[in-house]
Amino acid sequence: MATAGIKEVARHAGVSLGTVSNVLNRPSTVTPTTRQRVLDAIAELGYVRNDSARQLRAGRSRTVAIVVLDVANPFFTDVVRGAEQVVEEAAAMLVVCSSGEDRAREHRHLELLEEQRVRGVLITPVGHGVQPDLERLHARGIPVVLVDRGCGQANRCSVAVDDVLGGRLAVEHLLERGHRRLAYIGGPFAIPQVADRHAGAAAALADRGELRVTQTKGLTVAAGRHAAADLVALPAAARPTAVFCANDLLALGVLQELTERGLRVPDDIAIVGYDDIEFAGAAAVPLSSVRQPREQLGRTAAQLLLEEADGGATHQHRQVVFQPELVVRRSSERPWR
Amino acid sequence: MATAGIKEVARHAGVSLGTVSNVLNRPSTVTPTTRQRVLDAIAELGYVRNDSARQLRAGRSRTVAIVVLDVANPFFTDVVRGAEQVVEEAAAMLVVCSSGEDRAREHRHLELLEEQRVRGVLITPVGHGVQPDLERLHARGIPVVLVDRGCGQANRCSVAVDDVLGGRLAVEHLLERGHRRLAYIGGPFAIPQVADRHAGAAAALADRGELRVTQTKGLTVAAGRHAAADLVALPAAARPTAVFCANDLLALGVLQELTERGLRVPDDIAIVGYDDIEFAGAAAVPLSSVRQPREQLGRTAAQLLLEEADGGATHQHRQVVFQPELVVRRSSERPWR
DNA sequence: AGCATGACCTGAAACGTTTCATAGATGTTG
DNA sequence: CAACATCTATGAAACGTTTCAGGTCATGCT
Repeated sequence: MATAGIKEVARHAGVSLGTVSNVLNRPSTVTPTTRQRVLDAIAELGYVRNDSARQLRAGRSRTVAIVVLDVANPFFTDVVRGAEQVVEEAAAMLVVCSSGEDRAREHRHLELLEEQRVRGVLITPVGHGVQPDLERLHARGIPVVLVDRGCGQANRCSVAVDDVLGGRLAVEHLLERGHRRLAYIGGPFAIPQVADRHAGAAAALADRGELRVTQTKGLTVAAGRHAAADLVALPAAARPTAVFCANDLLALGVLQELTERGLRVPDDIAIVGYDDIEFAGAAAVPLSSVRQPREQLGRTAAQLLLEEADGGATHQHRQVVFQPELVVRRSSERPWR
Repeated sequence: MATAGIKEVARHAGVSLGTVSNVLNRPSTVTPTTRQRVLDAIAELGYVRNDSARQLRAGRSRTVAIVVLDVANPFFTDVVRGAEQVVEEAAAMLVVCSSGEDRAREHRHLELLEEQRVRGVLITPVGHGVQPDLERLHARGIPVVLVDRGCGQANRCSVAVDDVLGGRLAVEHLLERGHRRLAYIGGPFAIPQVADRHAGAAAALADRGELRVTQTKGLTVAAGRHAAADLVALPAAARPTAVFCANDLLALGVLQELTERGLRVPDDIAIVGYDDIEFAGAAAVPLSSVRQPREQLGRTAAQLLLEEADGGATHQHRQVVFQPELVVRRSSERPWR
C-alpha cells in the first residue's frame, strides 16, 4: 500500500514537482486550469501529504505537547480541553502525555518530544527543584510553558492560580457567616498547593478565630473520612463549626463520615472544598468550593506557547496568575447559629 | 539553535556517517573504542535524533493514536491509561485526540493522523453507520481498532463490553434481593449502551416482576434528579422498590433527589448504577454499580493494534467482548423487606 | 521590432536519517 | 605464503517534501 507521493501526482497531472507543491501550499500562484488538473490527480491517486518529509524540510513540526501529572485527573483533563481549543485553532495538533508523577517517565516523554522537534511543550513538572530537562529544551529553542506552577525566574512563561487567595476566600466566607472555630484539612504540606491554601486561610483568619490544622497523607476521599473521624471525637464545645478542605475529594470524605456519625452538614458543621469538581455540586449536600478557571488555564498556556513559538526573539515572557472564585452551595450557605 | 546532525557528530568523532548510525542502531557491530568515541561526540554536541528524518526513511512512525469522544470523560481517561501502558512498553508513543462527539473534528483528526503515517489508530467513532474514514485508513494500511463499539463485520479488530450482560447482572441481583417492582432510568435510547443495558434488564426480569422505564434526555445528574421526581410522585404502593440506572451520574442524581424528598436509600428504594465511576463508592450512600474493565479495554485494544501493525498479513482480526462485573454496595445490599 | 514586465511553471538542491554494497584490515587455514 | 573468512568502517543512494533561482511565453509599451 506504499502510497503515491507528490512525484506521481506530478507525472499523473503532467506537471512538475514544484507545481504540485504550489497547488498545495500557494494555490493562488497556479492557474485555475492547472490547479484543477493537479487536484484531480490528487483525488484519483488518493494522495496524502507525508508529514515527516514536510517536517524534515521545515525543521520543526506542527505539534504541541502537553505533559500532565495524570490524564485521569479531572483538573488536568479540563486544562487539556482548554489547550486543545487554542492549539486546534492554530491548525496544530496537541499530543497529551502523562508523567504519572514519575520523573523517569517525564524524562522519557521529553526526550521523545525533543526527537520529534515539537513546536513547544506545556508542562506541569513533577517536583519543584531545578528542571534540567526543561532547561535543555529551552536551550534547544523549544518553548516551554509551566502550567499550574508559578516560576520564580522570569525566563519562562507560566500560568498558575493564586492558591493563597483561594484559601483566603474560603475563610473570609466562613468568617462572614459567623464561624469562629475553623479547621483546615489537607496534606501533605510538601505540595505547594496544600501549603499555599493553608497560608491564605491562616492569613485571612488572623486573630479573628482559631484554625485547627489536620494534616492528611493524601488528597483522597479516604483521607477525608479519616480526618473527619478526629473531629467527631472532639467534645462538641471544642469542635470546629466549619471545615475548609484542601481539595474536594477530602471534603466529600469529610461530608460522608460526618453524616454517617450523626453530625449534620451544614447544621452542625459547615464545609468548604477546593477545585469545584463536577461532583461537588452533586454531592449529598452540595458542596461549597473554590473554583479554578481550569480551561482558561489551558487556553492561556497554549496561547503563550504559540506566541513564544512564533514571536521568536520579540517574545516577552509572562507569568500569568489567575484568581480563583468561591462557589457557595448548601454546605456553607447559612449563617452560623 | 539549529541542532547538530549525525554528520557533525561523525566529523567530530572522526568517523563516517554510517558508523554513527550503527552506534545508534546496531551498537554491537561497532568496536567498543569507536563506539565510545562516537558516544562522546554525541554527548559533547548534545546531539538529539531527528525523528522526522528517521520516519521519512522508515516510511512509518512509532506513534499510535487514540481518538476518544471526550478527554474529560472518566471512562475514556481510564481506557487511555490502559492503552498508554501497552504502547509505552512497545517503545512507542500514544497521542490522544478527542473528537468531542463531532464528526467534523473526528475527520480532521484522522486526516492529520494519516498525514503523520501513524502506526495505527484506536478509536471510538462518532455515530454508528459505515465509517468511510476508517475504511480509507484501513485501505491505506493503517490498522484500526474499534474501542467500546462492537463491529458486525469480521474485517476489523474491536474491543467492547457486553452491556446486555451488564443489565442482566444488575436486575438479577435486585431480583435475588427480593425486589419485584423495578425501574430502569436512562436515555436517549439511540445510544446503543442505553438500549443494550435496558434489553439485558428486561430479559433478566422476564415475567418475574415489572419494569417501569423512564426515558431521560441525557446521562447527567440533573436528568437523574428529574427522573427521580416522577418516582416520588407515585403512590407508595405502586412505586418501584429498586431503580437501575443506565449510568452512575443518573444514579447519583436519583439518590440526591430521593434523599431530599425524604425517601431513604436503600430502605425505601434501592439503587444500582452503571460504570462504577470513582464517586460511586464515595456517594452519600455508596452506590452499587456495574463495573466495566476500562483499563483492560485500553490495554487489549492497544495489544490488538500492535499485533496487527507488526503481524502484517498473518494477523487474524478479533472481536473481543469483555464481561462487566457487579459491585454491590450499600445502596442495594440488604434484602428487601 | 525590440524590450521590459509579469504570470506561470520547472527542476535541482537540501533537510537528516538509514541502508547496503563494498573496501580494507586482520586473522585463519591448508 | 596464498587463499579465504571475518570483522569494521565507509559513503553513496534513497525517503518525500519545500524552496528558490531561473526559464518560457504572451502581453503591452516605445
